[in-house]
Amino acid sequence: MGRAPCCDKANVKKGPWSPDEDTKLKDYIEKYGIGGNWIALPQKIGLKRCGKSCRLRWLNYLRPNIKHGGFSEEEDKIICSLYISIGSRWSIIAAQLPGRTDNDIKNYWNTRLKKKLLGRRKQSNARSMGYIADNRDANSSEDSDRLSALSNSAIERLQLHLQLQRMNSHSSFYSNTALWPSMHSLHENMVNTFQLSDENLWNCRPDHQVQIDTANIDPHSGNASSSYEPVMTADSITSLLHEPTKISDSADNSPGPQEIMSLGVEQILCGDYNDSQTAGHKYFMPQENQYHQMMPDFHCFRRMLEETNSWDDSPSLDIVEGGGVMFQDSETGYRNL
DNA sequence: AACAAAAACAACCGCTCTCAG
DNA sequence: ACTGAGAGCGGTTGTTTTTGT
Repeated sequence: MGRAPCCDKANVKKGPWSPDEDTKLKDYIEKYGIGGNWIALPQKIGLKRCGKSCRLRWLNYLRPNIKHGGFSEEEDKIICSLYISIGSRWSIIAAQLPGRTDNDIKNYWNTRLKKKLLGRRKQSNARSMGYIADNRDANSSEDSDRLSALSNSAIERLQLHLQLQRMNSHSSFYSNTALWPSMHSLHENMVNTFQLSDENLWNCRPDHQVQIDTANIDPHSGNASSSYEPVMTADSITSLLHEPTKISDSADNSPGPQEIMSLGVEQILCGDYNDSQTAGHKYFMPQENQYHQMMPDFHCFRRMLEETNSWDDSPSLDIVEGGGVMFQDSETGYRNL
């Protein structure tokens, strides 16, 4: 049995709002406020609309100081940076852009910005994606299910990392970094957005003894307050990258497996995800330079998926907000790889 | 000019979270 | 501690506008 509907679906109007409806809603809210109850509001003002619809209309179009269209380059950068950092948390991203709504940014991303960024490399990325698809076909349905756990959003973010890496690593039409978020601004945005400590975020000491108070991010307040407890060794992470892989993409300069392995992975952050979306999960995040090199390599994720096969119960694994790969072990809470 | 396809925009749906009772 | 109503969010769908043929 499902939840009771918030309104009588048969008697509410759907579709575009008329100027008259807009006026009624705007006038009322400006006079009396929403009164803390969106559900009751349409009845009060004689609108045959669902309360949720009224809320959306007000928040996205009628409230003061809303900007529409005409996204600036600076806004593009911020959206891109934050999307790579935290994924599709549109409300958090919108909070960084005064006058913009989550819906607006979401639409802008899906219809324009994403294509602007990812559409340029369809061919080479298609080859990389093909690697995943091929392995889905070749492996068991269980593996296939796990691979499916890599969300579209995560894959997009991987592609963006590829894109940014290429732009930063060689001169080309795409290498005009003024148009794209450099790692510095990305880093800066993460720090600003989540009030992360700059020192703590990237400068985790190689001895893995450092405790970092940055994890528990409240999407509304932006406060971050729990602790990271690094649990991985450099060797354990390097071992993830041990196998040769098929996806070295020399045509577009993405790093091959040997290149990645030669980087070494010395400094890894690990910790709990304590926010409401990811409670109980663990993740690790390579340091900045390794992060850039590792994220584009799907082999890394495949290897980790294989690792999870030996886990009991049903550990989950995903690319996560903030970067890195998240995994869950129902028994111990985390697992050293 | 007419039509189709693609892009852009607006709104809805269903889920989770929060918090008062 | 539990429950349920309302708020908020992100994904998706529907509609309109623009562009290409």
